[in-house]
Amino acid sequence: MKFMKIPAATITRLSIYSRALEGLINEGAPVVSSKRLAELCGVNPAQIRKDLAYFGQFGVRGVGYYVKELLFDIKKILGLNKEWSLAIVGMGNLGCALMAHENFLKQGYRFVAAFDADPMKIGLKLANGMPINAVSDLPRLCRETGAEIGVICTPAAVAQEIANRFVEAAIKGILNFAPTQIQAPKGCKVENVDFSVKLDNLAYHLTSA
Amino acid sequence: MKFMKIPAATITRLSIYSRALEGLINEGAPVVSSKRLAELCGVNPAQIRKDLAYFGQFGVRGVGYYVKELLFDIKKILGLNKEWSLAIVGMGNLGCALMAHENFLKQGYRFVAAFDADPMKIGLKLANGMPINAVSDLPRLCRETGAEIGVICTPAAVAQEIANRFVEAAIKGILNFAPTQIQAPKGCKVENVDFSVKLDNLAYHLTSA
DNA sequence: CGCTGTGAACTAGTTCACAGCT
DNA sequence: AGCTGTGAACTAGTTCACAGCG
Repeated sequence: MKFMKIPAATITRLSIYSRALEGLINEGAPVVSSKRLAELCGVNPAQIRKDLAYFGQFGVRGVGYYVKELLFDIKKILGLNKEWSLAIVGMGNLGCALMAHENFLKQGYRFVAAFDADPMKIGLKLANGMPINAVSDLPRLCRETGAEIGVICTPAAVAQEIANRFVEAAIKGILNFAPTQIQAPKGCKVENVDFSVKLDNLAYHLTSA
Repeated sequence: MKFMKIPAATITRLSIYSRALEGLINEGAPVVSSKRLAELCGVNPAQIRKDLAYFGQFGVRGVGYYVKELLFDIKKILGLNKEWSLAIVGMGNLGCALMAHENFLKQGYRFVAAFDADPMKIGLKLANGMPINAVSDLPRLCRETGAEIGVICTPAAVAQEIANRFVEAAIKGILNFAPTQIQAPKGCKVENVDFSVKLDNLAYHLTSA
């Protein structure tokens, strides 16, 4: 397929497809059609074919997609054929829960440094033996540990400040759990995980519909 | 404004506007223009005016929007002029962290029941004194506590099963933290909070760009 | 004069429908 | 025959540009 700008939603869906494919592997299914995969992911079959078409041809006409191959190809497209190193700031309830969450590791994301602003917490060891560091050490430790993605689990009021530190430390991707909109220069991509927004969406739908 | 279907993205943005407005109240700003609010939220000014126009007229020409009034109106639109009751299933690291997260309460969301499938956990008291209940008690306790929104923090493998229980218990909105696509009948709205998808997005952008 | 409210123009994203392989 | 790959048609969402009002 000739060059074309890839919709952001396509990348999100590829990630969803990859999970469905992992499920299919567990069931031992060797092949899947766009129709079946679409059912599992709650999308239109043509959408799946179109999404994949941005990156090449992965299917066999009259047959479908070989599950293992397709999963491998999607993971490669997403850049998941390597391990990614994460640095996390804000070791409150949520931050600690995320570090302990085994899904991250399973998917190839590894925490390599943890930070907090609270002097009482600095030096404490986390469940996995990793120490909590002062935010002032962030640039140095990010460099030393080779952290590539920054995770922000602080209160909203200081999230922008931490983001700035990450940018200084040459971090190119930020996962923001604080309920605020973060500004970052063009070279740094910010993704927000905002569950209060999602709750508000539910509240709206329960109210009006 | 005459009737029109409201884009899902509009609701999400209203939620973001409300946070920015809370920030402006803290700063003591009485009035805000769509231009200024747009900067704070990282969107186009016309977008804000259009989003609001779906619901009525809230501004003063030549002046802007009165911050407090607009926040009140947006909260009312979203259905946040009441308290919402949440039931949560899966009291692992993440589930416990969410319950302890004070932001929820501040925004008007209150946990009224907690569940887990692990028999070892059932009967244990959480930090706030609330007991962990067996999933078999879910329908009864949801009814008794008046839970309106279900929160799923279980492993992906059982998420659909829990969602089905919520639907049986007449829950009309589900916030799903499990990394899987959940099916629910039309009367039940599902919102997914999928941070591995967000991480995959970052991985993709760091890989290709 | 300045800023909102809004139809019109534009852009992006999704779905259709069928050609093209296997 | 069956399912993918894809241009074309359609739908949705965003931005422009200016009329309308304070």
